[in-house]
Amino acid sequence: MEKNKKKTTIYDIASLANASPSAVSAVLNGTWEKRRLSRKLAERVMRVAEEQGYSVNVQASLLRRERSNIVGMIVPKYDNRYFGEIAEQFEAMARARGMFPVVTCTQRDPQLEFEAARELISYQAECLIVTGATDPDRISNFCAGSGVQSINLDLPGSGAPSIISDNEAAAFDLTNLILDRCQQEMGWIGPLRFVGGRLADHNTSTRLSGFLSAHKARGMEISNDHVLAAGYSAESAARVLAEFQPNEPTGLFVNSTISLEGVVRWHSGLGRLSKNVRYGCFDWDPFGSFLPGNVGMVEQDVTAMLTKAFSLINRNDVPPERYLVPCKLRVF
Amino acid sequence: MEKNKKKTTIYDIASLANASPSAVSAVLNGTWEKRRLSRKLAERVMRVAEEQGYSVNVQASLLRRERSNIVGMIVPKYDNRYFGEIAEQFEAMARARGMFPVVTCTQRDPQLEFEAARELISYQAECLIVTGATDPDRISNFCAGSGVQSINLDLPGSGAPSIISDNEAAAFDLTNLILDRCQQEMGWIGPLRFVGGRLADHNTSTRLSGFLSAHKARGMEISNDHVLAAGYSAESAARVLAEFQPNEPTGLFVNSTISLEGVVRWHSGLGRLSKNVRYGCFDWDPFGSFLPGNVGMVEQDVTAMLTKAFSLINRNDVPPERYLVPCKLRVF
DNA sequence: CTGAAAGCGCTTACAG
DNA sequence: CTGAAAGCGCTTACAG
Repeated sequence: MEKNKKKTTIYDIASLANASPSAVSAVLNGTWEKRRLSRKLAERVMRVAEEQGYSVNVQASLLRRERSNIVGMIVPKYDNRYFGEIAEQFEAMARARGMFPVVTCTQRDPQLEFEAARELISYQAECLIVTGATDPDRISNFCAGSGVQSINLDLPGSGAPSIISDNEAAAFDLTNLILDRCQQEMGWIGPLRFVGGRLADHNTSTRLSGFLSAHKARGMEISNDHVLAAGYSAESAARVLAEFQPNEPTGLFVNSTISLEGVVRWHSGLGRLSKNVRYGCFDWDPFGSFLPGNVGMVEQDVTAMLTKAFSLINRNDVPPERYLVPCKLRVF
Repeated sequence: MEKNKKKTTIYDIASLANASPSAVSAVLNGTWEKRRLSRKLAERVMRVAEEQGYSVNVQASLLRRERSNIVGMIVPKYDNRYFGEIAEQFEAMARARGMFPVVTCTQRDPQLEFEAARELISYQAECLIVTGATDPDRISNFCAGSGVQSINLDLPGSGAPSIISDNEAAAFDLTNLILDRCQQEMGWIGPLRFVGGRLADHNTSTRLSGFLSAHKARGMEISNDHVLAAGYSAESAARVLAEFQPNEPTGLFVNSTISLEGVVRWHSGLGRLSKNVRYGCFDWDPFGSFLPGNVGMVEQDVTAMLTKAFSLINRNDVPPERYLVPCKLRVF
C-alpha cells in the first residue's frame, strides 16, 4: 500500500489496470457479473484496487445513486446504560440489515437536537430515529418537509409513530413489588414515596400514574409530599431526601438510576436507620442488585423496541400512533 | 413547509427566489458577504430556503469542496461508562471546534473495526480516532495509505501517536491504597489477588506491572495463583473466585467494572466472611462507592485524553509516540 | 462483453 | 455587484 496524499480514484485504477472507469466502477460495486464483465478483468481491477488501498468516495457514490441507505439516530446520552445499549444495538441491527447507521448524541439540548436532525438529513439519511427528544414534533415536522421518515423512540410525539415502553404497566408492577416486600420484610403497609424525574416529562408522569394506580388498588391515597420529582440529577434526589429520617419503615419508588445514585448516597448515610428502607428503581443497572434495600428494578426491552422500529422503516403506511413495548421486571 | 418527496435543491430555490444558483449557493453557505451579494438578495434567498425547509446536500457539497471536516471515531462499546463518556465528549469537543464527529461502535471485533475504518474513510473523514482497537496498526496502516491521519486512544499502536492512560502508575497507587486499607481496617498485610482481564492485553499487563511493583516495593512476591486474569466478563471473575473462601483477611485488585460485577456477586454471597475482604477497582462507576468492601477506584481522565487527541489533529509532524495521561484515584 | 457520455447537487475561479 | 461554466468522483442507461 503506497502512501498517497491524494486519494486513489476509479480513474487511477482504470489506467493502472488498463480498463475503463465504467468497468472499474462496476467491479468495485459488485455489479460486474450482472454487467457481464469478464472475470479476468474483474480480478485485475480488484487486485489493483487492493494494492492502492482504494476506498470508494461515498459522497460521490451517494450523490449519483440518489439513495443512501443511511439511517440516523439521535440519542440524548451515550454515557448511560439505557441509551448506550440503544445506540449500540441500533448500529448492530442496522448493519445486519445492510443499512448504514449514523448516531449522534444531543445532550437533551432542544437546539442541538434540531441541528443534529438537520445534519443527518443533509447527509441524506433516509430515516431518522429520534430517541428521548425534548421536542420530537419539531423534528418529525422538519423530516416530513424533507420527505424523510422519522420514528420516535422512548418519548412519544404526535408527528410520527412512537415506540415507547409501557411505563405505566411497569410502574404499576414495580410499585406492587415494593409494597409487597415492605410488608413481607418489615411488616409495614403504607404509601411509598416517588423520587426523581420531572412531572412535566412524559415518562415521569406515566410512571407516576402507574404508581398511583397501584396504591389506589390497595385503597391508599398519595399525598403531595410523597411525590419528590425534583429533577434527574443524583444531587436533586439526595437533596429532597436530606431531611428525611426514616424512624419508621418506609419505601421508595426511584425514577431512574441517576436518581438512584442520590437515593443510595442518602441511604448509606442513614446508619442503623437504613434497615427501615426498601426501594425499587425504574431503570436498570447491573450493580443495582447489590445495593442494600433494593428489591427490584425495571429494565426496558431495548431489543423489542428497536425490532419494532426497524419493522416500520421504509413503510409509508404507518400511522403516527403509539406502540407500547412491555418492560422486564427484575426482582432481587 | 411543504411536503415534498423530492428534496429541494439550490436550483429550486434559485427559480423561486429569482436568483442564480451560484448566488443561492453563496447565500446558503455564508460566503455571500465576501462575494459582495446584496443583502436584499441574500434575505430573499434565505426566506425562500426557510419556507422550503431546505437543507444542503452534504454529499454534493463535500464532493465539490474536497474537504470534509469530518473526524471519525471508532469505539468498542457505548454501553460502558468509560467508552460512553469518550464518545459523548468526543462529539461535543468536535462540534465545539467546528468539526463533524462520526462515531461508530465496533464491539471489539477486529474485522468490524477494520470495515468501520474503511467506511469512515469512504465518508472522507480527515482524521480517525481509534479507541480500544484490537489491531490498531492495521487501521493506522490503512489510514496512512489513504492519506488520512489516525490517532490511537486507550490502546497503543506503533503506526500512529497513541494517547493512553498511565495504567502502570495508577495501578501502583491503587494497589498501595488497597494494601494500606487492608492493614488499617483488618490489620492484615499480604499480597493481593489480581482479578479480571487478559494478560495478553496491553492494559491488563501494564496494570499488572504496577500491581507487582507496588508489592515488590514492600518486599512482597506475587505467586501465580494470585493472578486471576481469566477474561473480562462478570461470569469469569465470579468463576475464578467461586471456590475461594476468605477465612482470613484478604484483598483484591479488580481490573475493570465488568469484572467488578462478578467480584461483588461473589462477595455478597460470602455472608459473614465478607467482612474479611477489601478490594479496589481499576475503572470507575458511580455506584462503586456504595459497594461494601470497595476502598477506591481509578477513573481515567477522558477530558485530558481527548484534549490531547484534538491537539494533534491536522498536524503532520506528530511522531507515532505514546502520550501518557495520568488517571484519577478515587478513595472511598 | 465493453466504453463514452450524461448527470447527481453543489462550489468557486473567472469574466464581466 | 452577479452569472455561466467547469468539475468534484462516481453510476448507469445507452449504444455498440
